[in-house]
Amino acid sequence: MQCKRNFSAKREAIYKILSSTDSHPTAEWIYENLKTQIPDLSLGTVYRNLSVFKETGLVKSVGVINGHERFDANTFQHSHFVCNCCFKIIDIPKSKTFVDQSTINNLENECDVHIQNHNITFYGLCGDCSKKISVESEDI
Amino acid sequence: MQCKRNFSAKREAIYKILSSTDSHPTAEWIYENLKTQIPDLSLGTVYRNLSVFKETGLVKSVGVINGHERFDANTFQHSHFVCNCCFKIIDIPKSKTFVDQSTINNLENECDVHIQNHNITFYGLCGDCSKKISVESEDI
DNA sequence: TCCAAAATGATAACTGTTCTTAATTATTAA
DNA sequence: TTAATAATTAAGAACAGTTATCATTTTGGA
Repeated sequence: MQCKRNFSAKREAIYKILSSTDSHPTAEWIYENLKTQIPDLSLGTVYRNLSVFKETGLVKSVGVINGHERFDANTFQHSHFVCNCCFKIIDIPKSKTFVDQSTINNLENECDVHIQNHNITFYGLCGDCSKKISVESEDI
Repeated sequence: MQCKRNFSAKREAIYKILSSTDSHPTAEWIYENLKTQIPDLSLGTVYRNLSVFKETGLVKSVGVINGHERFDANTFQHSHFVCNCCFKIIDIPKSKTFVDQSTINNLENECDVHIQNHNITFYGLCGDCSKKISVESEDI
């Protein structure tokens, strides 16, 4: 990010919409949702700024889910649940810590690696999809 | 997999090379490494069979690392370390269990989800890359 | 106001993966 | 064995998400 003081208007809008949602959106979603307010926004700008945010640590990638990279402006260490059906991503309450520092230290020695961060992702069916699937199976 | 009895020769070769390495390779790597033995192998066949293996649970995806999906024939629940520099993937000794069943049950209730599986990935620098980077900084 | 650096829109290019199609191979049934 | 059927394949086109290019515009400081 070479912009020294402030974000450009578009950069700010991209960060703002990302940090105001907990849906862990894709670049495309951000683009579509800003397009109404900023008609001359380009998808390339969204991608470009997301890269900038990732580099500076302002935004984290949740990973590539079903072919789309998902982003999160909440950079606190926390875990995610991913629905295998609708690909919704839900935050796991941040109180949950699964791996403590001493475990990480042990792992570093044992595996000869330097660990910078880690993430835990749970996969399964969200409440909505569970219901839908049980209704479908009644229909048969 | 509609083939009822045995794997076809190529399908078998793909599974064999994947289960004989712990490098968590890409489809491309499998293709390149089989090409010498099976000159008429096609990359599409590798992708197709990896999909078949994933569907039947014979093979798991480690996820998309640096734009390439990585595969693992070791389907036991285990964790991975990913090097942020060379993208090597190392298995974490399987004795390590970070999330127990009662924790999962609690999470399911708390978040209204049905958890099917989970994975833990550590990111950082592998031993080799750590050394390389410290040598580079000496040079400056 | 002027200038250099940064950011942008439009779109082409790239890349990993999936799909299509015609051909080949394996399996089944008679 | 032979014919019918099903599964698998190679080759390459198609696809989709993302990145790169480049001319233009915007920005912030002198």
